[in-house]
Amino acid sequence: MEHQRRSKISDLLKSKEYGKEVLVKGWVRTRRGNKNVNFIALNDGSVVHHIQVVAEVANFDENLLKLVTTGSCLAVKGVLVESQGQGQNVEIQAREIEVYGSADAETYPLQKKGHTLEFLREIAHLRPRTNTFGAVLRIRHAMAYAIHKYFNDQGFFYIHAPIITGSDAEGAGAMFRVTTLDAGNPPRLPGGEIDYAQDFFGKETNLTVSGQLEAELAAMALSLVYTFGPTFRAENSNTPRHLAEFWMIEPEMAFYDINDNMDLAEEFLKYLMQYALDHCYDDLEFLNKMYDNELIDRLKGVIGSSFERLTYTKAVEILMASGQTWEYPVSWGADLQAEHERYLVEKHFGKPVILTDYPKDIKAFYMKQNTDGKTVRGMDVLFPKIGEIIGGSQREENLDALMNRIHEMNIPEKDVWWYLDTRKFGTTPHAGFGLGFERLILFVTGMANIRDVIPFPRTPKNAEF
RNA sequence: UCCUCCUUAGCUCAGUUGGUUAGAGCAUCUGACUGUUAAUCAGAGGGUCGCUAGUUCAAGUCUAGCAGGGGGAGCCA
Repeated sequence: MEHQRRSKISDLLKSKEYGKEVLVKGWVRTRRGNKNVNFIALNDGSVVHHIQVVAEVANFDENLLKLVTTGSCLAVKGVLVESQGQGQNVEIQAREIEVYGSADAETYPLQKKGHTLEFLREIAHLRPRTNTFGAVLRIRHAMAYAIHKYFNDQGFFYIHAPIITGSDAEGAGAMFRVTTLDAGNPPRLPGGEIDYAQDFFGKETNLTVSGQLEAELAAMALSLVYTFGPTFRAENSNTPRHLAEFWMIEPEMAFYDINDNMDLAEEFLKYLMQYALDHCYDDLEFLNKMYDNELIDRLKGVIGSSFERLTYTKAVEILMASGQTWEYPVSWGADLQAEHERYLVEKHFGKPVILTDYPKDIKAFYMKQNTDGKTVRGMDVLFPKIGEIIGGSQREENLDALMNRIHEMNIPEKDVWWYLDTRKFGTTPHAGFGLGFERLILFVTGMANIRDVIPFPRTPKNAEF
């Protein structure tokens, strides 16, 4: 039966070519029936829905049908017909069934009944075969594609930032060391310290925590650029919003100020929400029904809203005047806590919020300093349910001002000489932001735990698979 | 890392003031059933109660430590 072309189930479910001979291949979700007829729900991952294969028992070897278990993989040749039963429009009257691989029913861990997400995490190698993870992975793909499409259409260039970095200057968190030295017996200097001169790169190296500094270098030549790659944080964070390995999108734009930056962030996010609604509606509907009844409304809400923009100082005033009691007190100069951000987004404004002009002492060295001497042109985009989805800023383009901050924050100049060169040679105002890809997927899928929106999550004490 | 909760059959969970042989639903297996929709009906098999110590005549149940997991917090994206 190999000469015929395989039809995707997504296409067949939309087809009206009744009577046509078709070939489908996929994995069995359930088989049920009686001594006369079997119904096989087959899924090939092209769409969340299954196609129903109808097998008249008399037409098949009994031993063959026994191999058609939940989880087994089949090729089915048959005729596409209008369904006689309720629940589906089309089905396949099977003529030939080939079992590529059966799945032992006693030991196959996935049942046709639902499983908890916690259990599925323990079998992450098989969970793509569930409706939930099929939907999440298709949406994840669509968002990755939409990100590239958006930036490409806007004239941005995709920059590949290095994954191994010799700089520790991003200050974005603890790093994973990269080394080829023998951990049990590293070469040592006379004083006892490890001699990294003998390491692969001749110096200490780590996995990147951000591609931003490299993106800035490229923006100083190509004007509009973005990175989209994996980043790594060795923080001992055990929350439903953190991963040790995650993907980040970091656009960087020459000639943009903080307002241009906010405009881009807002338009970009709305584009992605709209793309999901336009291209992943079946999957969103499934997730909306199974996990989060407000998912689709929330996505539409973001698209239809105008993000509230206000300064950190104004936000502090609102919080102090709110009459709320806080676990962490609000005061100018302290970073806002999750409870404060949630109040602003979910209670006070009821829509996404962009906060700007934070105290310089709670933000990174590269942010553009305001003339008040106290604040910097940082911006955080806060979303309902997940909090900070984007963090960005206009960058400090003035060499002297940047040098001052580097000295104040004790960043070794020798580690960032190449970054400083951009301010020495042809500097210009520029801005950018970082979007955590998995945080975006959390929001778009309505899933509650970030471990369920990446195929193989890396978290403290867990690097299985 | 801090606070808190959880860990009993393949999965989801009951399990009384500590007391004989640890239960249910689903799944699996066997059988029944002429089109099912997480099919239905009948029967059967399936357990080192997370691990290690301790208290006790007796521990799934009480205590401590450890491990793993969930939720909240911090760090952040």
